[in-house]
Amino acid sequence: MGDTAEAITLSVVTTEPVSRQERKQRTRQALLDAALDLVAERGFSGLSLREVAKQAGIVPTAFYRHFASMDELGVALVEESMRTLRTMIRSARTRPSAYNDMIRSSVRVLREHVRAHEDHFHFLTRERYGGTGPVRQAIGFELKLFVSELAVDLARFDFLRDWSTEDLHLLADLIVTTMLTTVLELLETPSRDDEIVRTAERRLRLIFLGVPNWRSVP
Amino acid sequence: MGDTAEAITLSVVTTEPVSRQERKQRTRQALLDAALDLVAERGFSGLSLREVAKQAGIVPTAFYRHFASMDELGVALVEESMRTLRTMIRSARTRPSAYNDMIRSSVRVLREHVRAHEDHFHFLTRERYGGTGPVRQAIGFELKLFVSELAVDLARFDFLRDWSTEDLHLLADLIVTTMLTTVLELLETPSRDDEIVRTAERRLRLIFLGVPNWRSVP
DNA sequence: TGTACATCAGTGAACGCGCGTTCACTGATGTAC
DNA sequence: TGTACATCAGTGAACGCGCGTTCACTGATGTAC
Repeated sequence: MGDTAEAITLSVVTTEPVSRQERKQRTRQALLDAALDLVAERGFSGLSLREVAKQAGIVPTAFYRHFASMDELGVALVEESMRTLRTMIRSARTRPSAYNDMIRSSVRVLREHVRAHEDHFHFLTRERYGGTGPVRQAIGFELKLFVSELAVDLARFDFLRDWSTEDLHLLADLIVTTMLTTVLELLETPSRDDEIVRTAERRLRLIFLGVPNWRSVP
Repeated sequence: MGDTAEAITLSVVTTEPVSRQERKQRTRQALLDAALDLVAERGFSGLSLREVAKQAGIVPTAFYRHFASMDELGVALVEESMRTLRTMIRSARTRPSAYNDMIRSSVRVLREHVRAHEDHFHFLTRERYGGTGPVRQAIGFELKLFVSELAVDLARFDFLRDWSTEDLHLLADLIVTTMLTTVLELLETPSRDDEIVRTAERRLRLIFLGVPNWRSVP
């Protein structure tokens, strides 16, 4: 009977086992979430260790149980945000179709993911240009990787079969830049999604219209 | 004799008259230069009033003789940088030619101006996305104005005569975004100007190649 | 031209505050027997 | 299962520091007569 009562109490107070490392992981995530929450207003370089800890519900000194410095937390934030970006890219890639549909579905996927993870995209776009040190570098590196992957994807299309690697890279670069602009517009303007999506589609359409006329002259 | 000696001394010690307001103006400019110098490393929000004053060679409290706050200095910095941007736009505009030459000469003007005023462009591009408050807004506003002006310029070309205002705006938008990307590349990479310029030209060429095929379908 | 007074850019002491970081600690969770 | 000890996430006091801002001041430049 005593045992049963204890078990019930346990299952009520703590719905899960909550091991020590599980708790630690949760606090770590709370720190990441806190930083992501605060970063939108003043940029990552404007955050202080103390306010992030406060927002996460721990004392400043406990911060060091999870990260050696704010910069280390920043890099973790890049990794987390990049995971979101890669998820998006993967779901955009697994929809092969004619290129007009491709533009539509790609932009749609972009909008959905940006809206579902605004904070991640906010962090990435903001720190891409305004950030400093390791955070900025990490983002730049991932974006370049993204461009290269897109170039490979583009090579699969019939109408781009005989394009050189360099030209495909140029096209991919232009597309990614345009997509980034769209992300910034989505983040800056809370409503008017349809309008932004339509403009994004038109931009991409104009870019692809140049493709048949392209001749790679150095 | 005494008068002559005095006059000579004056002309040696102080090469110019240096009125009080002239000195003030110089200190103000020293503050702007100091901020522009420091901002490249850590972004405007990372600057402190004290270090800007120190860099300018005055005591922190004297800062208030020129600006009420760092934000006010920031806005002055936007104005100064925008003056550089407008100068560039004007010199790009006064070279009417065929559109292939136009691409070349525009990109060349861009490179020259970016290299001649790296700090201004650094400030503008960085604060465009990473900045906060009035600084960011001021830059966004000017860029939109720039896009509209470019759209008007584009309308003068024969091959764009029958394009709608909306379509011209789309094209101008795409061009400005591409130019901004080029500015960022120039600032991030100290050497390799020729390569960046070539890529920029190819991007713009690809965009313009789509123009003859464009049909404005909503 | 010379004198007496006004202006005001720049000075230097002082303030209270939030910062990052150190340190010894607490007490719940985990482990060995 | 019960006990004794180890681990370690989180605590709280304390530190020295640079911050923005206030205030009374200094002394060179400017102005009135």
